[in-house]
Amino acid sequence: MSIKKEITIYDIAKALNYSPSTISRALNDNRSISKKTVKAVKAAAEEMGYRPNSIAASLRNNKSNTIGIMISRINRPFIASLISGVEERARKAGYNVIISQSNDKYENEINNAKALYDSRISGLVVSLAMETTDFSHFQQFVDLGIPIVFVDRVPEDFISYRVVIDNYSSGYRATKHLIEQGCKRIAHFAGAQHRNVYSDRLKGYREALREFGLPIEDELIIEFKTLSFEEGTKATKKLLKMKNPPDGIFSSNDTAAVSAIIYAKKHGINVPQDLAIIGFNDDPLASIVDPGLSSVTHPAVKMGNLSAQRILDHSKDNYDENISEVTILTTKLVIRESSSRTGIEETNI
Amino acid sequence: MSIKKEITIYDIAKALNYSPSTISRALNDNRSISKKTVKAVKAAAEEMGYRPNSIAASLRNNKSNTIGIMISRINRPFIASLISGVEERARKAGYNVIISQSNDKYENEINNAKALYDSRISGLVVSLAMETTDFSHFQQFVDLGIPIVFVDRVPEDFISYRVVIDNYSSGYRATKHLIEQGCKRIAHFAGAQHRNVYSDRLKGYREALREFGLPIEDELIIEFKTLSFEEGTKATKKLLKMKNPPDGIFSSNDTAAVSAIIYAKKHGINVPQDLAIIGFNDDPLASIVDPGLSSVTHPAVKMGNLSAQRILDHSKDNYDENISEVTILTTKLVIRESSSRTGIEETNI
DNA sequence: ATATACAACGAAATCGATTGCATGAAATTA
DNA sequence: TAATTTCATGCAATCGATTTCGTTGTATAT
Repeated sequence: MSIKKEITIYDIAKALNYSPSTISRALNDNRSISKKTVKAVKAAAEEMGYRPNSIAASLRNNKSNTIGIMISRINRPFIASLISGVEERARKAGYNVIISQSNDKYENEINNAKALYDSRISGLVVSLAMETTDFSHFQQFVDLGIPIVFVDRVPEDFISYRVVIDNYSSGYRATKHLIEQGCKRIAHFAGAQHRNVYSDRLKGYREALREFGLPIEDELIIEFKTLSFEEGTKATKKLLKMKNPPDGIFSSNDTAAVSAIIYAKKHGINVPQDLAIIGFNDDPLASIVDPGLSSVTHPAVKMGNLSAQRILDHSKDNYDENISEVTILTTKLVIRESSSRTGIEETNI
Repeated sequence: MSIKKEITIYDIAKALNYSPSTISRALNDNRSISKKTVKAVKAAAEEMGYRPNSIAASLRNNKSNTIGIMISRINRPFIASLISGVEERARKAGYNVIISQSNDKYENEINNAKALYDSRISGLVVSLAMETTDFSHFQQFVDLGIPIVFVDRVPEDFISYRVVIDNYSSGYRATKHLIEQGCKRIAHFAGAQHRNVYSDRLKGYREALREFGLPIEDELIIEFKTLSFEEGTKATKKLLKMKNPPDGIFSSNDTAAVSAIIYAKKHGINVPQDLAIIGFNDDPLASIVDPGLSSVTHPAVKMGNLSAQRILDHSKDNYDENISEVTILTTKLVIRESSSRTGIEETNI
């Protein structure tokens, strides 16, 4: 048995002695076709093993029913959950989801944008590559009225939809929490400052220190490149070697925070008594490390759902290209042992 | 400024006073077009902002250059890496990747198969849903000569490509390792036995016990439904309450293994001295938990690369539908403290 | 009985790119 | 010089589904 031929509406038309137009209408429940015919056509389609060719439909309708995703790397808990959320919502609506990874490289992002454009996606969900500072490769989508939803890592001044968390407030609350635990010298593991998520967290950190009358010391603010485990270990080492070491760390991600916990433990420094630590993202490992890492939770799946929804709701007709619609989700502090000098609690300040 | 019109080869044709055929050929470097014309056409295309419509090309060529992926959930370290590997390889070849999640539900898997079929994917990469025991929803792809690559969780008797790890050997080696550490009563956290990955690991476990003259006791083999943290905690509790509790656990995944470590620690049982533990997958948390969890590494990204490669290499012409080609990758034991009664080492038995 | 309305369907164009075949002109060969 | 290639390009069909106009035949209204 060799390769079968695909069944098209023409085959059904021939079998039932109808025109292809009628078959198409019947399959789409067009009411200008009699119920009897609709029933017969659907039965024949089922019987003959017909399956619509959505490529043909896409071409004709100028509508691919596909959402494109551009992210740095799939293999990160937050990103994976985000994609999961987009896929979940999209599929319910009969949309496909195409993914593309930039590996945080600007050049890859440009090429992926081209590839997705060529596929005539109906909408785009983007979390920017670490490197990206120019956004002109997104203009082609705007020109065609294709909605773009920037998520998490967003550009500051590109008119679009945006789905973000309250990074500033989160940074503020995380820092405030450490202060409330009695920390007087709090270090901050910052990310690349041209990315909103990291600069806003730093701003929140600064504001909390200011509000509580603590000095802001530049040597306690370390700007990371990738917030990796290795970078975190190095930074922790440097901090703890200071003659006046910090007694608290607010890290912009969990990986670096965990490295600090592990480094401190190995060097006999008590967490949280000598060094209280709070991370960001609430990755699975936060609840596994010992002591448990306090962190800031991201509603990642929900952010994905909302991003997809934005695209599904987008209408090319009544759409004002001069308006950015921003959805801001609140985060929650999850307090575990790494920052609990007074006992374990869970707050939602 | 309102929505722009898309530029097609017809627009270029009109602008340069050529026919669309010539434009098409020129853009594809067809050598029957003069170099001068090719140059002019490409310049005009660039200048006019032309971008190919791959939907139209797909329809005409009956080739979508798209790989479909069916997995349980994106948000799992192994799966995310697998997808990453597929995407990486596919994109280099100019292919898109569409993802679909089953959430381990058979019904979702069927619907996703339909959606991917309707998109006329060029190939399919599948890791089966936990529930799935019938594979007829994959037959439609086979009928059209569309290659299917089953990865990791594969069907036993469906002719196809397969990319797997040596689960039997891995189970054997993990168990043997525990025996070598002096364990006499080794429990096994098994997964659903209709899934090859879990039944093969159990077989390896049995074989190791047999070979070393240890009795196989059914009460030490616990079949999990999902290998979740909660299930793991429950199982560990049950095991440790036995009057003759085990002194070793080989778990089919890391999550359950970690739950055992944490439960044991909380109840004053020394890991690895009283209870040696080894997991499977080498998830990020394995190196974070304290004591570090020994585990079996999966080359997940590579499995993704190879799966994509299978599809890219697949030719409908010289393809024998009666042959299954199976790629078996070897795993490595990563020995950490959770099973090191004699000191830390890394083996590659 | 005549006009009108409507129900049910068909013909053909369309979406954008590709390609087999045809054509005319230039170049080569006999 | 005539015959034959080769080169560069155009024409028109094709991929499969959708949709705009029609076109029938029958039913309802007046």
